[in-house]
Amino acid sequence: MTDTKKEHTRGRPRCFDRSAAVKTALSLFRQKGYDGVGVAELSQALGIKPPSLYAAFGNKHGLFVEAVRTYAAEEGKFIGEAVGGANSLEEAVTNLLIAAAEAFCRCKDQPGCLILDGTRNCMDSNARATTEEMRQETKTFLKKAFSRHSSRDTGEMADYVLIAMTGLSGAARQGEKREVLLGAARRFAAAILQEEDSQ
Amino acid sequence: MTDTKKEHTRGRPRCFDRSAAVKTALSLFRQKGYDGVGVAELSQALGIKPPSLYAAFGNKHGLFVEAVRTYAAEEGKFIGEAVGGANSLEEAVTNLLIAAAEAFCRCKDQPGCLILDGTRNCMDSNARATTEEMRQETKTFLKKAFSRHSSRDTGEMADYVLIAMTGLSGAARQGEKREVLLGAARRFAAAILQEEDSQ
DNA sequence: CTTTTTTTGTATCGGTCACTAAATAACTCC
DNA sequence: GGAGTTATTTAGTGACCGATACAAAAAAAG
Repeated sequence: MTDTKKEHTRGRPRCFDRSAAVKTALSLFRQKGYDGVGVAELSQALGIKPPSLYAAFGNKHGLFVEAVRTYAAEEGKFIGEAVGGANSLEEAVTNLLIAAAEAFCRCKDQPGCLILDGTRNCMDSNARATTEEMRQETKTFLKKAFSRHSSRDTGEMADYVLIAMTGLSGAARQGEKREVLLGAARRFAAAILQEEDSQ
Repeated sequence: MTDTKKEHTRGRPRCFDRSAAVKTALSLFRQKGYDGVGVAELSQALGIKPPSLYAAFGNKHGLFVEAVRTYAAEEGKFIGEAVGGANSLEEAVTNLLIAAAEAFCRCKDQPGCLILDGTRNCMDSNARATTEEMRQETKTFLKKAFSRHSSRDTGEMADYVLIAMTGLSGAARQGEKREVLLGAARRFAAAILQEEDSQ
């Protein structure tokens, strides 16, 4: 209602590209997790000094929130695509898990999922809440999407898929190769394919 | 070959129970992960001062190594039991995954698996190497155990089971309830049950 | 121009990290 | 007893953590 985007009417203009800074920060968070990246490291990677970072994003967590939103909007597209283009629950789950396995090992310097693993063992409760909120949103989305294809309890199906994705993300972070992840994803999906009470 | 256990022949005797200290440290590491527990916190929980900890264990990583060994010897027994008592590959996998789901949510204040999640996003490469070494040993053990029941490539089966367990551990750490974990474990096992070329 | 607003860099804050030098305390051996 | 050995404590190291006070710099508004 007030000002969603400051148009910079007066005062010294910002010396760095704000959205590019978010993407750089996102890359670092994906590599090392929230606790693994320091404000000093972030500032240096962004080519600015810590006070500029705090002026632009409030604090480290504020920058993380924007990075997570960018991540969900860009790297998370495969979720909607895999589920939306499916004609059955089994196809949706299969597409999703295979796409997740592919996505989690695409960038080899930052494997796994930021939402599922970016704040694991993290001491900052705000950062954990940020990823957990996104995880719950994903679960809700999957539950609704699955319900288009089935009258079953799609909540437990969403739980299952997210736990499988957690395994794939964790394995990717451990360095497991693409073929191994894909093999596991196919087995995870096969467990659903054999269930026959789909409609 | 030299001295595996110092019998304390001379000098001031230790004022604390060394193996009890390892168990206390293990509990903290399970709760917070390696990076989440500090030497000061460990010392206070053990009722000693940091120099006593360093005198007894060398450094934080030395204490972690002993904690991991204790964990593997006690909390990891279910792996051998689940696999050893099985009469088929399918039964071994099913027993193992269900037992893992139970184990990962048994202690509600320290859910998940120390080996699989204790050093995630950890900055200490030695600590990561310690858990990764244990993970590889487990994979090798499972591969051999599975090969007693199948002529298939049991290496990829061990990979699959470990990735599934990684998902269960991560979900347990996120606070997923026992029933959810057990449901996912049954589905993970069902994917193997349907594969028919077991023997 | 001056005033106002916003961003910038310099320098630093208090706190925590893993770790340790040095002195003392408690034990065995002689 | 004294000598030797080991564990203990006190006190503190330098490095890093997230976050900031302050003033100079750079823009728009009057």
